[in-house]
Amino acid sequence: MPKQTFFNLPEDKKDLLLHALEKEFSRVPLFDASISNIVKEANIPRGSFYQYFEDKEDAYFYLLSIQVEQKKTIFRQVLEEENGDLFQAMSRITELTIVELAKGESLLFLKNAFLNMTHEIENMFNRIFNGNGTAEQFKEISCRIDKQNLNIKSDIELYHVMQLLGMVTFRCVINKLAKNIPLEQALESYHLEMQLLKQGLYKETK
Amino acid sequence: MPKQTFFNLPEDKKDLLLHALEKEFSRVPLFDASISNIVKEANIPRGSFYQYFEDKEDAYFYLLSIQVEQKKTIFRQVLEEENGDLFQAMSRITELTIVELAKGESLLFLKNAFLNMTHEIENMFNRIFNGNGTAEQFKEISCRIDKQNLNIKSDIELYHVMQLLGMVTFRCVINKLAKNIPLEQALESYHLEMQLLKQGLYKETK
DNA sequence: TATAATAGATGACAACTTGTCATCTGTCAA
DNA sequence: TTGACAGATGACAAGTTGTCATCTATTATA
Repeated sequence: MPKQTFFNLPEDKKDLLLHALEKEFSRVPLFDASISNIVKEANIPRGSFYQYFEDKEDAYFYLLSIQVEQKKTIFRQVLEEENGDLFQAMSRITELTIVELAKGESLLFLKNAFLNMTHEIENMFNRIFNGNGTAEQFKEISCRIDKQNLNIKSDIELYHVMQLLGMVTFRCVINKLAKNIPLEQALESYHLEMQLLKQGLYKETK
Repeated sequence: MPKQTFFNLPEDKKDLLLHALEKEFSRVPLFDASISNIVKEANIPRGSFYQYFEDKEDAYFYLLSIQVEQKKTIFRQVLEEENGDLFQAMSRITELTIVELAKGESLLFLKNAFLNMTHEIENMFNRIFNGNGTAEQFKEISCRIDKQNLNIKSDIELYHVMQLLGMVTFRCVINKLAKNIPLEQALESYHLEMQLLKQGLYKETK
Protein backbone atom coordinates (compact mmCIF):
# COMPACT_ATOMS: atom_id res chain seq x y z
CA MET A 1 0.00 0.00 0.00
CA PRO A 2 1.15 3.56 -0.72
CA LYS A 3 2.23 5.55 2.33
CA GLN A 4 -0.08 7.96 4.10
CA THR A 5 1.81 10.83 2.48
CA PHE A 6 0.39 9.75 -0.86
CA PHE A 7 -3.17 9.75 0.37
CA ASN A 8 -2.66 13.18 1.91
CA LEU A 9 -1.87 14.58 -1.53
CA PRO A 10 -4.40 16.85 -3.28
CA GLU A 11 -6.56 14.97 -5.76
CA ASP A 12 -5.03 16.46 -8.89
CA LYS A 13 -1.52 15.54 -7.85
CA LYS A 14 -2.61 12.01 -7.03
CA ASP A 15 -4.16 11.79 -10.48
CA LEU A 16 -1.00 13.10 -12.08
CA LEU A 17 0.98 10.40 -10.28
CA LEU A 18 -1.45 7.68 -11.26
CA HIS A 19 -1.28 8.73 -14.88
CA ALA A 20 2.50 8.63 -14.81
CA LEU A 21 2.34 5.16 -13.28
CA GLU A 22 -0.09 3.95 -15.89
CA LYS A 23 2.02 5.37 -18.69
CA GLU A 24 5.17 3.59 -17.53
CA PHE A 25 3.47 0.32 -16.66
CA SER A 26 1.78 0.40 -20.05
CA ARG A 27 5.09 0.85 -21.80
CA VAL A 28 6.75 -2.18 -20.20
CA PRO A 29 5.95 -4.88 -17.64
CA LEU A 30 6.61 -4.37 -13.97
CA PHE A 31 10.16 -5.61 -13.91
CA ASP A 32 11.34 -3.45 -16.77
CA ALA A 33 9.58 -0.34 -15.53
CA SER A 34 11.82 2.44 -14.28
CA ILE A 35 11.10 4.77 -11.42
CA SER A 36 13.21 7.36 -13.19
CA ASN A 37 10.71 7.42 -16.04
CA ILE A 38 7.81 7.75 -13.65
CA VAL A 39 9.23 10.73 -11.78
CA LYS A 40 10.25 12.33 -15.05
CA GLU A 41 6.72 11.93 -16.42
CA ALA A 42 5.04 13.11 -13.25
CA ASN A 43 7.54 15.92 -12.88
CA ILE A 44 8.28 15.22 -9.26
CA PRO A 45 11.69 14.89 -7.65
CA ARG A 46 13.00 11.39 -7.19
CA GLY A 47 12.85 11.58 -3.41
CA SER A 48 9.15 12.30 -3.53
CA PHE A 49 8.40 8.98 -5.15
CA TYR A 50 9.83 7.22 -2.14
CA GLN A 51 7.84 9.53 0.09
CA TYR A 52 4.68 8.17 -1.49
CA PHE A 53 5.50 4.57 -2.30
CA GLU A 54 7.60 1.85 -0.78
CA ASP A 55 9.01 0.90 -4.15
CA LYS A 56 8.05 0.09 -7.74
CA GLU A 57 6.02 -2.96 -6.73
CA ASP A 58 4.05 -0.97 -4.19
CA ALA A 59 3.03 1.55 -6.85
CA TYR A 60 2.29 -1.17 -9.38
CA PHE A 61 0.01 -3.21 -7.18
CA TYR A 62 -1.83 -0.12 -6.05
CA LEU A 63 -2.58 0.83 -9.64
CA LEU A 64 -3.55 -2.75 -10.40
CA SER A 65 -5.89 -2.91 -7.42
CA ILE A 66 -7.75 0.14 -8.69
CA GLN A 67 -8.28 -1.41 -12.10
CA VAL A 68 -9.29 -4.72 -10.58
CA GLU A 69 -11.85 -2.95 -8.47
CA GLN A 70 -13.43 -1.63 -11.65
CA LYS A 71 -13.49 -5.08 -13.22
CA LYS A 72 -15.14 -6.42 -10.11
CA THR A 73 -18.06 -4.06 -10.60
CA ILE A 74 -18.44 -5.22 -14.17
CA PHE A 75 -18.34 -8.86 -13.12
CA ARG A 76 -21.09 -8.27 -10.59
CA GLN A 77 -23.23 -6.65 -13.22
CA VAL A 78 -22.75 -9.44 -15.71
CA LEU A 79 -23.39 -12.08 -13.07
CA GLU A 80 -26.65 -10.34 -12.25
CA GLU A 81 -27.64 -10.07 -15.91
CA GLU A 82 -26.99 -13.81 -16.31
CA ASN A 83 -29.14 -14.56 -13.28
CA GLY A 84 -26.30 -16.00 -11.26
CA ASP A 85 -25.12 -18.44 -13.91
CA LEU A 86 -21.41 -18.63 -13.17
CA PHE A 87 -20.40 -20.28 -16.43
CA GLN A 88 -22.43 -17.94 -18.52
CA ALA A 89 -21.04 -14.92 -16.70
CA MET A 90 -17.44 -16.10 -16.99
CA SER A 91 -17.87 -16.75 -20.68
CA ARG A 92 -19.22 -13.30 -21.33
CA ILE A 93 -16.47 -11.65 -19.27
CA THR A 94 -13.84 -13.59 -21.15
CA GLU A 95 -15.26 -12.63 -24.50
CA LEU A 96 -15.50 -9.00 -23.47
CA THR A 97 -11.93 -9.03 -22.22
CA ILE A 98 -10.45 -10.71 -25.26
CA VAL A 99 -12.25 -8.47 -27.69
CA GLU A 100 -11.25 -5.36 -25.80
CA LEU A 101 -7.63 -6.37 -25.45
CA ALA A 102 -7.46 -7.12 -29.16
CA LYS A 103 -8.25 -3.49 -29.91
CA GLY A 104 -4.70 -2.37 -30.63
CA GLU A 105 -3.16 0.19 -28.39
CA SER A 106 -5.79 0.27 -25.70
CA LEU A 107 -5.44 -1.30 -22.29
CA LEU A 108 -1.71 -1.75 -22.60
CA PHE A 109 -1.43 -1.81 -18.84
CA LEU A 110 -3.73 -4.79 -18.54
CA LYS A 111 -2.06 -6.46 -21.49
CA ASN A 112 1.29 -6.26 -19.74
CA ALA A 113 -0.28 -7.55 -16.57
CA PHE A 114 -1.61 -10.60 -18.38
CA LEU A 115 1.57 -11.25 -20.30
CA ASN A 116 3.61 -11.15 -17.11
CA MET A 117 1.14 -12.74 -14.79
CA THR A 118 2.74 -14.02 -11.61
CA HIS A 119 0.89 -15.60 -8.73
CA GLU A 120 0.91 -12.24 -6.99
CA ILE A 121 -0.70 -10.48 -9.93
CA GLU A 122 -3.13 -13.35 -10.33
CA ASN A 123 -4.06 -13.11 -6.67
CA MET A 124 -4.89 -9.49 -7.21
CA PHE A 125 -7.09 -10.35 -10.18
CA ASN A 126 -8.79 -13.02 -8.18
CA ARG A 127 -10.27 -10.30 -6.03
CA ILE A 128 -12.73 -9.90 -8.87
CA PHE A 129 -14.22 -13.22 -7.82
CA ASN A 130 -13.20 -13.64 -4.21
CA GLY A 131 -12.88 -10.13 -2.88
CA ASN A 132 -9.91 -9.51 -0.64
CA GLY A 133 -9.97 -13.05 0.72
CA THR A 134 -12.11 -12.59 3.81
CA ALA A 135 -15.07 -14.87 4.39
CA GLU A 136 -17.53 -11.98 4.21
CA GLN A 137 -16.22 -10.79 0.86
CA PHE A 138 -16.52 -14.29 -0.50
CA LYS A 139 -20.05 -14.61 0.78
CA GLU A 140 -20.93 -11.34 -0.85
CA ILE A 141 -20.22 -12.75 -4.28
CA SER A 142 -21.12 -16.36 -3.66
CA CYS A 143 -24.64 -15.49 -2.56
CA ARG A 144 -25.27 -14.05 -6.02
CA ILE A 145 -24.35 -17.32 -7.68
CA ASP A 146 -26.99 -19.81 -8.70
CA LYS A 147 -25.79 -23.08 -7.21
CA GLN A 148 -28.62 -25.15 -8.60
CA ASN A 149 -26.77 -26.50 -11.59
CA LEU A 150 -23.39 -26.67 -9.92
CA ASN A 151 -22.07 -30.00 -8.81
CA ILE A 152 -20.95 -28.83 -5.39
CA LYS A 153 -21.63 -29.86 -1.83
CA SER A 154 -20.17 -26.95 0.12
CA ASP A 155 -18.87 -23.42 0.04
CA ILE A 156 -15.34 -24.75 -0.07
CA GLU A 157 -16.16 -26.60 -3.23
CA LEU A 158 -17.70 -23.47 -4.68
CA TYR A 159 -14.51 -21.64 -3.86
CA HIS A 160 -12.49 -24.20 -5.78
CA VAL A 161 -14.89 -24.12 -8.69
CA MET A 162 -14.34 -20.40 -8.93
CA GLN A 163 -10.60 -20.89 -8.71
CA LEU A 164 -10.74 -23.36 -11.56
CA LEU A 165 -12.85 -21.11 -13.71
CA GLY A 166 -10.58 -18.15 -13.01
CA MET A 167 -7.53 -20.21 -13.90
CA VAL A 168 -8.94 -21.33 -17.24
CA THR A 169 -10.05 -17.83 -18.07
CA PHE A 170 -6.72 -16.22 -17.32
CA ARG A 171 -4.91 -18.91 -19.23
CA CYS A 172 -7.11 -18.34 -22.21
CA VAL A 173 -6.47 -14.61 -22.29
CA ILE A 174 -2.74 -15.02 -21.71
CA ASN A 175 -2.48 -17.64 -24.39
CA LYS A 176 -4.32 -15.51 -26.87
CA LEU A 177 -2.08 -12.52 -26.21
CA ALA A 178 1.21 -14.41 -26.00
CA LYS A 179 0.78 -16.48 -29.13
CA ASN A 180 -1.27 -13.94 -30.98
CA ILE A 181 -3.96 -16.48 -31.64
CA PRO A 182 -6.90 -15.30 -33.74
CA LEU A 183 -9.92 -14.32 -31.74
CA GLU A 184 -12.25 -17.09 -32.85
CA GLN A 185 -9.66 -19.78 -32.29
CA ALA A 186 -8.93 -18.55 -28.78
CA LEU A 187 -12.60 -18.56 -27.94
CA GLU A 188 -13.04 -21.99 -29.43
CA SER A 189 -10.32 -23.41 -27.19
CA TYR A 190 -11.83 -21.61 -24.25
CA HIS A 191 -15.29 -23.00 -24.79
CA LEU A 192 -13.88 -26.45 -25.30
CA GLU A 193 -12.11 -26.28 -21.96
CA MET A 194 -15.19 -24.90 -20.28
CA GLN A 195 -17.20 -27.74 -21.73
CA LEU A 196 -14.68 -30.26 -20.43
CA LEU A 197 -14.86 -28.64 -17.01
CA LYS A 198 -18.63 -28.84 -17.01
CA GLN A 199 -18.89 -32.43 -18.12
CA GLY A 200 -15.93 -33.72 -16.19
CA LEU A 201 -12.81 -35.38 -17.48
CA TYR A 202 -13.74 -38.84 -16.30
CA LYS A 203 -16.29 -41.14 -17.86
CA GLU A 204 -17.60 -43.11 -14.95
CA THR A 205 -17.76 -40.95 -11.90
CA LYS A 206 -18.62 -43.82 -9.69
CA MET B 1 19.31 -20.88 -26.80
CA PRO B 2 22.94 -20.33 -25.82
CA LYS B 3 25.23 -19.41 -28.70
CA GLN B 4 27.36 -21.96 -30.50
CA THR B 5 30.38 -20.64 -28.61
CA PHE B 6 28.92 -22.05 -25.44
CA PHE B 7 28.43 -25.50 -26.89
CA ASN B 8 31.99 -25.45 -28.24
CA LEU B 9 33.29 -25.08 -24.70
CA PRO B 10 35.04 -28.03 -23.01
CA GLU B 11 32.71 -30.03 -20.78
CA ASP B 12 34.26 -28.94 -17.49
CA LYS B 13 33.94 -25.25 -18.34
CA LYS B 14 30.34 -25.73 -19.40
CA ASP B 15 29.69 -27.43 -16.07
CA LEU B 16 31.35 -24.62 -14.21
CA LEU B 17 29.11 -22.14 -15.99
CA LEU B 18 25.98 -24.16 -15.32
CA HIS B 19 26.83 -24.38 -11.65
CA ALA B 20 27.33 -20.64 -11.47
CA LEU B 21 23.96 -20.16 -13.18
CA GLU B 22 22.24 -22.52 -10.82
CA LYS B 23 23.78 -20.82 -7.79
CA GLU B 24 22.60 -17.38 -8.81
CA PHE B 25 19.16 -18.49 -9.96
CA SER B 26 18.76 -20.37 -6.70
CA ARG B 27 19.62 -17.28 -4.70
CA VAL B 28 16.99 -15.08 -6.34
CA PRO B 29 14.35 -15.29 -9.07
CA LEU B 30 15.18 -14.48 -12.67
CA PHE B 31 14.49 -10.79 -12.52
CA ASP B 32 16.65 -10.15 -9.49
CA ALA B 33 19.53 -12.28 -10.70
CA SER B 34 22.68 -10.44 -11.65
CA ILE B 35 25.04 -11.35 -14.44
CA SER B 36 27.80 -9.78 -12.39
CA ASN B 37 27.31 -12.43 -9.74
CA ILE B 38 27.34 -15.19 -12.30
CA VAL B 39 30.59 -14.15 -13.93
CA LYS B 40 32.15 -13.61 -10.51
CA GLU B 41 31.12 -17.08 -9.42
CA ALA B 42 32.22 -18.75 -12.64
CA ASN B 43 35.40 -16.70 -12.70
CA ILE B 44 35.03 -15.64 -16.28
CA PRO B 45 35.32 -12.11 -17.68
CA ARG B 46 32.10 -10.28 -18.22
CA GLY B 47 32.48 -10.21 -21.98
CA SER B 48 32.62 -13.98 -22.09
CA PHE B 49 29.14 -14.29 -20.67
CA TYR B 50 27.78 -12.43 -23.67
CA GLN B 51 29.90 -14.63 -25.90
CA TYR B 52 27.98 -17.63 -24.60
CA PHE B 53 24.49 -16.30 -23.94
CA GLU B 54 22.22 -13.71 -25.44
CA ASP B 55 21.31 -12.36 -22.02
CA LYS B 56 20.15 -13.39 -18.56
CA GLU B 57 16.90 -14.87 -19.85
CA ASP B 58 18.72 -16.98 -22.40
CA ALA B 59 20.89 -18.54 -19.71
CA TYR B 60 17.94 -18.99 -17.38
CA PHE B 61 15.73 -20.78 -19.82
CA TYR B 62 18.56 -23.02 -20.91
CA LEU B 63 19.17 -24.11 -17.34
CA LEU B 64 15.44 -24.56 -16.84
CA SER B 65 15.11 -26.67 -19.97
CA ILE B 66 17.75 -29.06 -18.66
CA GLN B 67 15.92 -29.53 -15.39
CA VAL B 68 12.60 -29.92 -17.16
CA GLU B 69 14.10 -32.62 -19.35
CA GLN B 70 14.95 -34.56 -16.20
CA LYS B 71 11.44 -34.15 -14.84
CA LYS B 72 10.06 -35.40 -18.12
CA THR B 73 11.89 -38.69 -17.69
CA ILE B 74 10.44 -39.08 -14.22
CA PHE B 75 6.95 -38.34 -15.47
CA ARG B 76 7.27 -41.00 -18.15
CA GLN B 77 8.36 -43.53 -15.57
CA VAL B 78 5.52 -42.74 -13.23
CA LEU B 79 2.99 -42.80 -16.05
CA GLU B 80 4.25 -46.25 -16.98
CA GLU B 81 4.09 -47.46 -13.39
CA GLU B 82 0.51 -46.26 -13.16
CA ASN B 83 -0.36 -48.08 -16.38
CA GLY B 84 -1.21 -44.94 -18.28
CA ASP B 85 -3.62 -43.53 -15.70
CA LEU B 86 -3.16 -39.80 -16.18
CA PHE B 87 -4.87 -38.72 -12.97
CA GLN B 88 -3.00 -41.22 -10.89
CA ALA B 89 0.30 -40.22 -12.45
CA MET B 90 -0.30 -36.52 -11.97
CA SER B 91 -1.27 -37.04 -8.36
CA ARG B 92 1.89 -38.95 -7.62
CA ILE B 93 4.07 -36.39 -9.39
CA THR B 94 2.44 -33.59 -7.45
CA GLU B 95 2.95 -35.35 -4.14
CA LEU B 96 6.56 -36.11 -4.99
CA THR B 97 7.18 -32.51 -5.98
CA ILE B 98 5.55 -30.96 -2.95
CA VAL B 99 7.33 -33.23 -0.53
CA GLU B 100 10.68 -32.64 -2.18
CA LEU B 101 10.25 -28.87 -2.34
CA ALA B 102 9.31 -28.82 1.32
CA LYS B 103 12.70 -30.22 2.23
CA GLY B 104 14.30 -26.96 3.26
CA GLU B 105 17.23 -25.69 1.28
CA SER B 106 17.07 -28.15 -1.57
CA LEU B 107 15.82 -27.34 -5.04
CA LEU B 108 15.92 -23.62 -4.50
CA PHE B 109 16.15 -23.11 -8.23
CA LEU B 110 12.88 -24.87 -8.86
CA LYS B 111 11.31 -23.16 -5.88
CA ASN B 112 12.13 -19.78 -7.40
CA ALA B 113 10.81 -20.94 -10.74
CA PHE B 114 7.49 -21.87 -9.18
CA LEU B 115 7.22 -18.75 -7.10
CA ASN B 116 7.83 -16.56 -10.12
CA MET B 117 6.03 -18.61 -12.70
CA THR B 118 5.21 -16.65 -15.83
CA HIS B 119 3.57 -18.05 -18.90
CA GLU B 120 7.00 -18.47 -20.45
CA ILE B 121 8.28 -20.51 -17.53
CA GLU B 122 5.05 -22.47 -17.47
CA ASN B 123 5.38 -23.22 -21.16
CA MET B 124 8.80 -24.65 -20.48
CA PHE B 125 7.42 -26.85 -17.71
CA ASN B 126 4.65 -27.99 -19.98
CA ARG B 127 7.25 -29.76 -22.06
CA ILE B 128 7.07 -32.40 -19.39
CA PHE B 129 3.64 -33.28 -20.70
CA ASN B 130 3.64 -32.03 -24.27
CA GLY B 131 7.24 -32.18 -25.38
CA ASN B 132 8.47 -29.21 -27.38
CA GLY B 133 5.08 -28.63 -28.95
CA THR B 134 5.40 -30.63 -32.14
CA ALA B 135 2.71 -33.14 -33.04
CA GLU B 136 5.17 -36.07 -32.87
CA GLN B 137 6.32 -35.13 -29.39
CA PHE B 138 2.73 -34.95 -28.23
CA LYS B 139 1.94 -38.30 -29.78
CA GLU B 140 4.93 -39.79 -28.01
CA ILE B 141 3.42 -39.06 -24.63
CA SER B 142 -0.25 -39.33 -25.52
CA CYS B 143 0.14 -42.88 -26.80
CA ARG B 144 1.22 -43.93 -23.32
CA ILE B 145 -1.97 -42.60 -21.77
CA ASP B 146 -4.89 -44.86 -21.09
CA LYS B 147 -7.85 -43.07 -22.67
CA GLN B 148 -10.42 -45.64 -21.59
CA ASN B 149 -11.67 -43.73 -18.58
CA LEU B 150 -11.20 -40.30 -20.01
CA ASN B 151 -14.19 -38.39 -21.23
CA ILE B 152 -12.64 -37.28 -24.50
CA LYS B 153 -13.53 -37.58 -28.15
CA SER B 154 -10.28 -36.48 -29.83
CA ASP B 155 -6.60 -35.78 -29.46
CA ILE B 156 -7.36 -32.10 -29.18
CA GLU B 157 -9.53 -32.78 -26.19
CA LEU B 158 -6.78 -34.89 -24.68
CA TYR B 159 -4.43 -31.99 -25.16
CA HIS B 160 -6.77 -29.69 -23.27
CA VAL B 161 -7.26 -32.24 -20.54
CA MET B 162 -3.54 -32.31 -20.03
CA GLN B 163 -3.41 -28.53 -20.02
CA LEU B 164 -6.07 -28.44 -17.34
CA LEU B 165 -4.32 -31.01 -15.20
CA GLY B 166 -1.00 -29.21 -15.57
CA MET B 167 -2.61 -25.93 -14.61
CA VAL B 168 -4.17 -27.30 -11.45
CA THR B 169 -0.95 -29.02 -10.49
CA PHE B 170 1.21 -25.94 -10.92
CA ARG B 171 -1.29 -23.85 -9.05
CA CYS B 172 -1.27 -26.27 -6.20
CA VAL B 173 2.50 -26.25 -5.86
CA ILE B 174 2.72 -22.48 -6.20
CA ASN B 175 -0.01 -21.96 -3.67
CA LYS B 176 1.65 -24.25 -1.20
CA LEU B 177 5.00 -22.47 -1.53
CA ALA B 178 3.65 -18.94 -1.63
CA LYS B 179 1.34 -19.20 1.33
CA ASN B 180 3.40 -21.75 3.19
CA ILE B 181 0.43 -24.02 3.52
CA PRO B 182 1.00 -27.24 5.48
CA LEU B 183 1.63 -30.25 3.31
CA GLU B 184 -1.54 -32.17 4.13
CA GLN B 185 -3.75 -29.15 3.60
CA ALA B 186 -2.20 -28.42 0.20
CA LEU B 187 -2.72 -31.99 -0.89
CA GLU B 188 -6.27 -31.97 0.39
CA SER B 189 -7.10 -28.93 -1.74
CA TYR B 190 -5.37 -30.53 -4.68
CA HIS B 191 -7.32 -33.75 -4.46
CA LEU B 192 -10.53 -31.84 -4.05
CA GLU B 193 -9.86 -29.93 -7.25
CA MET B 194 -8.87 -33.10 -9.06
CA GLN B 195 -12.09 -34.69 -7.91
CA LEU B 196 -14.08 -31.74 -9.18
CA LEU B 197 -12.29 -31.98 -12.50
CA LYS B 198 -13.07 -35.66 -12.78
CA GLN B 199 -16.73 -35.41 -11.89
CA GLY B 200 -17.39 -32.17 -13.69
CA LEU B 201 -18.64 -28.93 -12.29
CA TYR B 202 -22.11 -29.19 -13.74
CA LYS B 203 -24.88 -31.42 -12.51
CA GLU B 204 -26.85 -32.16 -15.64
CA THR B 205 -24.53 -32.44 -18.60
CA LYS B 206 -27.37 -32.28 -21.02
C1' DT C 1 57.94 -22.80 -42.16
C1' DA C 2 55.67 -18.29 -42.57
C1' DT C 3 51.53 -16.10 -42.96
C1' DA C 4 46.84 -15.25 -43.04
C1' DA C 5 42.30 -16.08 -41.22
C1' DT C 6 39.27 -16.85 -37.90
C1' DA C 7 37.21 -17.95 -33.26
C1' DG C 8 37.33 -16.69 -28.84
C1' DA C 9 38.85 -14.00 -24.51
C1' DT C 10 39.14 -9.79 -22.13
C1' DG C 11 38.10 -5.81 -19.21
C1' DA C 12 37.40 -0.87 -19.47
C1' DC C 13 33.55 1.89 -20.37
C1' DA C 14 29.22 4.68 -21.04
C1' DA C 15 24.86 4.80 -19.77
C1' DC C 16 21.83 3.70 -17.16
C1' DT C 17 19.56 1.93 -12.47
C1' DT C 18 18.09 2.29 -7.47
C1' DG C 19 17.36 3.84 -2.59
C1' DT C 20 19.13 7.15 0.83
C1' DC C 21 19.88 11.17 3.35
C1' DA C 22 21.18 15.72 4.79
C1' DT C 23 19.12 19.77 3.94
C1' DC C 24 15.40 22.90 2.64
C1' DT C 25 10.52 24.82 2.95
C1' DG C 26 6.04 25.76 4.31
C1' DT C 27 2.41 25.58 7.58
C1' DC C 28 0.28 25.35 11.69
C1' DA C 29 0.14 25.98 17.17
C1' DA C 30 1.65 28.05 21.26
C1' DT D 1 8.18 34.93 17.26
C1' DT D 2 9.45 30.64 17.65
C1' DG D 3 9.11 25.76 17.58
C1' DA D 4 7.74 21.60 15.65
C1' DC D 5 6.89 18.80 12.15
C1' DA D 6 5.27 17.01 7.61
C1' DG D 7 6.81 17.01 3.34
C1' DA D 8 9.95 18.32 -0.75
C1' DT D 9 14.30 18.07 -2.87
C1' DG D 10 18.26 16.52 -5.61
C1' DA D 11 23.00 15.06 -5.17
C1' DC D 12 25.04 10.81 -4.31
C1' DA D 13 27.12 6.03 -3.66
C1' DA D 14 26.73 1.75 -5.18
C1' DG D 15 25.19 -1.03 -8.17
C1' DT D 16 23.56 -2.75 -12.81
C1' DT D 17 23.89 -3.86 -18.04
C1' DG D 18 25.57 -4.51 -22.87
C1' DT D 19 29.30 -3.11 -26.00
C1' DC D 20 33.52 -2.87 -28.27
C1' DA D 21 38.30 -2.26 -29.47
C1' DT D 22 41.99 -4.97 -28.61
C1' DC D 23 44.41 -9.15 -27.49
C1' DT D 24 45.48 -14.25 -28.12
C1' DA D 25 45.33 -18.84 -29.61
C1' DT D 26 44.49 -22.11 -33.02
C1' DT D 27 43.98 -23.81 -37.42
C1' DA D 28 44.31 -23.60 -42.53
C1' DT D 29 46.93 -22.27 -46.51
C1' DA D 30 50.70 -21.24 -49.56
